[in-house]
Amino acid sequence: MENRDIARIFNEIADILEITGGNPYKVRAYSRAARNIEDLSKRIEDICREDKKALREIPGVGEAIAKKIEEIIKTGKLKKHQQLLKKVPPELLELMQITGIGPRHLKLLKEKLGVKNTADLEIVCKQHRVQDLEGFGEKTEKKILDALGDFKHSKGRMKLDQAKEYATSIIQYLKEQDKNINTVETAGSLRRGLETIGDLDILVASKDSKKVMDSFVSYPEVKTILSKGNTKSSIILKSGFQVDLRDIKKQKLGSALIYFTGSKAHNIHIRKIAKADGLKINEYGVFRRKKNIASKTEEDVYKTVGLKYILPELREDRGEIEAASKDKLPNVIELKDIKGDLHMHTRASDGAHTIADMVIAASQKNYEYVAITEHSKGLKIAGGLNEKELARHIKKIDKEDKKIKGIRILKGIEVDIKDNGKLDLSDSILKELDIVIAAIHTKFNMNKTEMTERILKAFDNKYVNILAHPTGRLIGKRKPYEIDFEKIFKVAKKRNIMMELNCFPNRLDLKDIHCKMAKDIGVKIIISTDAHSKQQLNNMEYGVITARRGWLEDADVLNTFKFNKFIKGIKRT
DNA sequence: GCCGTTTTCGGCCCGACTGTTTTCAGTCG
Repeated sequence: MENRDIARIFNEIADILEITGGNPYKVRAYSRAARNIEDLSKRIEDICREDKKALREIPGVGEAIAKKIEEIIKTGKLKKHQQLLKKVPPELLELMQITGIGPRHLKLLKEKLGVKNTADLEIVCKQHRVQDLEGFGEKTEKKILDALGDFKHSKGRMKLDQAKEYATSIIQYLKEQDKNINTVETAGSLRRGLETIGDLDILVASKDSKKVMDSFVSYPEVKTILSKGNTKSSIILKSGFQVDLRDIKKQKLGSALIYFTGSKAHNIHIRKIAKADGLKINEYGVFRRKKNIASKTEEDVYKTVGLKYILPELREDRGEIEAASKDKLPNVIELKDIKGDLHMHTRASDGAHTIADMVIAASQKNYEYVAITEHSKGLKIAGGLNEKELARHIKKIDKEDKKIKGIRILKGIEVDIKDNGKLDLSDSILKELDIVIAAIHTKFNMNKTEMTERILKAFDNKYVNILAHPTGRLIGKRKPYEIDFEKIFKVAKKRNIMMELNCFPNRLDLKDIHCKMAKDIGVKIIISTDAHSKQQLNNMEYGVITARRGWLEDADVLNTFKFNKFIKGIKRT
């Protein structure tokens, strides 16, 4: 039983209680517990086995929920959950995802019209039976029907790079429409650098709020206008994604940015602290009674509640508020700290460019070193190299290294870890290389024990330096394979093997919480683009933002080290 | 259901927009 499965059970309990009119604070308690369980870097099953009392140390987990967790781990399910599901089955719960339908509406739809799923809902809307319900009307009925269509065609969440593109285009458009706009900022999960983004939040400080709202809703890519007001409007793009725009006064930018950047849990936590001091925080500022005492910058707002400035990437209520109050926030890495990119492909396997193309592009980023790392022979579809081909490639790399000045080129490989944990190339050629990255590209469906053993077996090879994309996930496409992170990290630390943080926007692997876990155990991370073209070297920014979300500092990331220190640091033990 | 340098009981974050209303509930973020 994984943490996310346990979290799902509590989330469903929260939803059902909300629909059935349970105590709203109880609802909140369940969803808070669920969120904190999902965020844990340690498996809850392990925590429970070692010391049951430790469950209570998880924020939001008290006596009752701790008992329920024990029951889930012991029996694989929860009686209370099963009973509640009889009242509100999962396909009815799903309707809560539809924009405009909340617990109240759903309750009425179920009780008065017997709606059980999306199909039922569509029928009763088309029969115009919804508009007669108390509190509903013609417009609401039409809205639900439209939202139902959007829901069915919804594309889920955007990847980080995609979200950034959409946001950049909209911002550029808004600035072209109104030259008097002072400031345009992205907020929300995009600013926090989440791996996927549900919708975009944009803040503007304009002189003419009507004008900016008008131009926003007439953006050419708009499919539906959800709402339009003086200070706030929401639209759905043709691509299916929602964008919210807020117009705010420039002198209130700080409090607005905090409010709209979130996360929700982070904001609730700081408002709670404020309240304990007799203060109130909203998007317009910090208030003592009616007096606005801070709003202009984010620093000002944090200061009023006794906190140091907290970077957006850290705002998840995962301990950053406690750290800020003690001035113990991490000094997280920045893009400019990266001194080399150690995972990239060229035409020799499945890349688009030559060695020289890649290296020159990398040197324009002021890197001190790069590694060229093709695939190995087992990965035929990607043009993997065998021992003979790799030997020739090594010579080519050496030649380019002599030719291209100002940057060091390391000879590397991304060698496949076979099903049995052995590597796909012989030691006699691996020993000729500066960097060996081991990776799994086949047979993803092994169970957790088998997969962990497979990786640990690969670590037995004394030439392995880095484990690439450690969980193999492709966001929205392929689940991560299950591995025992703690075991792998501990062995890796002992043998001085690094974990990769792969920068591909659909990988971002390791993910943020696992970066933090690696840091706590003491394993070093290497942030690499895995670029298959010159342009993809730019993906470094997505890896760095993920590393920041994982609280990583320069000392935790080996490729922030200068060349000599890096070479010493990568030596196997 | 959780939680406590005010509290082991009584609180629990805050505001905009919409639609259906005659003053506000529901939804959303």
